[in-house]
Amino acid sequence: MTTTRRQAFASGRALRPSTKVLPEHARGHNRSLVLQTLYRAGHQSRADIARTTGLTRVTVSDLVADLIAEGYLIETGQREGSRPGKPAILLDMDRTAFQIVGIDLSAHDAFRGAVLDLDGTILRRAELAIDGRRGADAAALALDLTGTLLSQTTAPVLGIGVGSPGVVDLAGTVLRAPNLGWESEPLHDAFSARFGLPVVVANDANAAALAEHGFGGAEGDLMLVRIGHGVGAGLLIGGVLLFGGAFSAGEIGHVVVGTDGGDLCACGKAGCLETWLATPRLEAQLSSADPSGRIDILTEAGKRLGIALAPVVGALGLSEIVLSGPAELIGGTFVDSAFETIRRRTSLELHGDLTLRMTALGDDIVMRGAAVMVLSAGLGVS
Amino acid sequence: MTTTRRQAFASGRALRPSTKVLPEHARGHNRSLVLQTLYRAGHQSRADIARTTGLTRVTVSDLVADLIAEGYLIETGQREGSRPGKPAILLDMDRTAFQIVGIDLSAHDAFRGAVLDLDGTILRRAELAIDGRRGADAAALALDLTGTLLSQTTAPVLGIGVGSPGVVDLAGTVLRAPNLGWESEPLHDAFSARFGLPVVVANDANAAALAEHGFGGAEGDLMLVRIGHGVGAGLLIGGVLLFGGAFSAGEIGHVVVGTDGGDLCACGKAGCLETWLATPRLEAQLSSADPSGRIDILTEAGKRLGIALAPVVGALGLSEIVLSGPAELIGGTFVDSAFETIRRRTSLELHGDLTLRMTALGDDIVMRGAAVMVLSAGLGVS
DNA sequence: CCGAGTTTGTTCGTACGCTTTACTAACAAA
DNA sequence: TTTGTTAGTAAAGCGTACGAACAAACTCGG
Repeated sequence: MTTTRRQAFASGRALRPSTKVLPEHARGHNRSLVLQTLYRAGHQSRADIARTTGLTRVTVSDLVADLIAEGYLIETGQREGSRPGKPAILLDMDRTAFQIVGIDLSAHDAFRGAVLDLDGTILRRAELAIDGRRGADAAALALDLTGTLLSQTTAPVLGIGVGSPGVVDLAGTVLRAPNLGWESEPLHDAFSARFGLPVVVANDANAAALAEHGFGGAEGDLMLVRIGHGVGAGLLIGGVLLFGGAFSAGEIGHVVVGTDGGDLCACGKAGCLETWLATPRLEAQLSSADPSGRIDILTEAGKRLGIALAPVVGALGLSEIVLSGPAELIGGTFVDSAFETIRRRTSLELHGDLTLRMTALGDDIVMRGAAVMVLSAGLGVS
Repeated sequence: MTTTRRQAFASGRALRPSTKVLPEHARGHNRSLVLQTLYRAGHQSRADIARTTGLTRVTVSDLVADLIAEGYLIETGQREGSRPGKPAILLDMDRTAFQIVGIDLSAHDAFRGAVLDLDGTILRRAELAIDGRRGADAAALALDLTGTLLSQTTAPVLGIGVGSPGVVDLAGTVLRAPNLGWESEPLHDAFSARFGLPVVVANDANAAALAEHGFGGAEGDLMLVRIGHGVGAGLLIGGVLLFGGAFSAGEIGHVVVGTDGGDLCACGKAGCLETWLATPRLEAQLSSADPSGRIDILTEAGKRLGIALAPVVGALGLSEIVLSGPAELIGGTFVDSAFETIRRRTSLELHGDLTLRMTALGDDIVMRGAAVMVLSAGLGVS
């Protein structure tokens, strides 16, 4: 009743209206805040958490009590060292209390998956060859792989994360994945119905981007480019995935690069990014080239990626681009060439801080990204 | 104490942790929700608002009481028509109760400004020639223009919105605006100190993008490209501005377009987007061309814009691009050529719904965008 | 005309979340 | 032992939203 206009002005800036917010939502948010603090920093006292979150010690104690009761947190003993005052009781996430199943459906020859702990450490792996399966058969294979992994878990499962090729909507339905013959394949519902666990499904490049954010040390804005049989990207803006209209964000494989022609692509256009970068074509070119020819080929391919990305870098003010794909192809000359091309085609002064690098997460990036999705959806942690 | 894991899972998805959230923040959010509902739909009863927001009638009544007391809402009489039940008391925003000052510093010859009502209708205009002023002189001129407009307001002023060229940070400091000789010019602080009113400062293209979102009917994801003496863009993703690293998002003027050379740019590179599109160059080319030559020139310029935007469209899954600039140059052939180029250089099937059009807001777009910023910051409305 | 049914908006009591204040516990330093 | 500091808890209070119940005001059918 006594809200002043000034207060309203200040608070209006913070939140933009979409749906109603109740106090219990605030509670859930603050709960995640506590978890997040411990997830990242580890081994903090209630008072420490209160200081870093801005919540009072009382509130933190209350939230921590809940989280301990639910098994997410444990007290790990008193803080070492001699300081005045009552010694602090350290808390940490119980990183072994729950496990996550991460599934990667993006390889062209096999479905791969893993059991991970809450830190994203891979505890077990499994793999099933696709052998040309498509449609419902492919979906069944993915479910089987997941069942196998679930039977190998040794702790309650927080959820199942799936990184799928193609276009995936927010409900976890694969709208279109030509290689697997999927159209409107309701992966989320199939997994959920079969296993009765929380399930998160996303595009493989998006999952990879989340992995790089969660485990690879990337912050804020990030573009992750996956180069394999196709070329796709995932964009993270302010830590949030970008989906775009019709969930088609990141579909850069069939963007025409340059104004000097190029090979004809399966899509009908000439000079698509995939005609320059897709690994089967790169390998074919490289197999019939001498060492210096190899460098030329990789330099040219990297240059083409740079030409395609330069406008995106400029438009988004991107400062971090990460590549995922076969390191032997794109790890050296290719990356350097792409970086140099972007640098030469954009305003230098605007982003002296642009970085372009290979991911350090290797081939596990999608599975680990799938784990990040589960952590994020389940605990609000990443 | 009795929060179940299931509830936590659901709530974790909705909000991602950044800072603590208190019940009063939720209140502010719901408050904006009520305002937003009335701002858009107008003439609704408390019960109507309750239905559309999901809040209860009780809560809505409480919020409305606050907002009436503060002068934002008024009761406009009973609903017409005969229906069973107690007649509804209609509410509306008091769109004349407050005014907004919007300032556009982006034109190369003059600073322009206006007094607007809460609907974004322009009530008064003012303009001051720049006459080559730079640095502190230019800032003083902007303040004078604002002072003049403030003296012409006929209602309490909700705030001052400023659209400035160059790179603007979140604190409203113009980090770099070469044309005005500004480097780290603290516009927000200067306006705030002089007038003691809420002030919002943003890049002109960003302001324009917000105008298109607020008044031009654009939804969700939007890229607004401003073409004038320079070329810049503003990106709205999910209704939120994209800033990028070093606040450099949208700086596409000096991205090299194509792989076939181009004119040398003032920045030192060859073939920058501005060398193809900047209006002085376009006008110079057009002045010495016959009618069919004019079409060729505009077609080529549009094509270059399309070449630059195609990768951005693909990467972001953009579905709406709006152009702002001199309609006589870029309104016809140019737009068509740009659209056709993008369509030909991206995956057709992914965005049959791509639209590329001129803004309908004309030269007032930045001032009206500045008003949107004030509305958004002040009331959470847009 | 009157009662039944409907819709609106308010009042009252309740549940929840976080804060402030005040307390106890446990330590170091003088 | 005294003083001061820090950690964690308990109690009380305030703000926010909700459900239940109600009065007001209308339509409609008999």
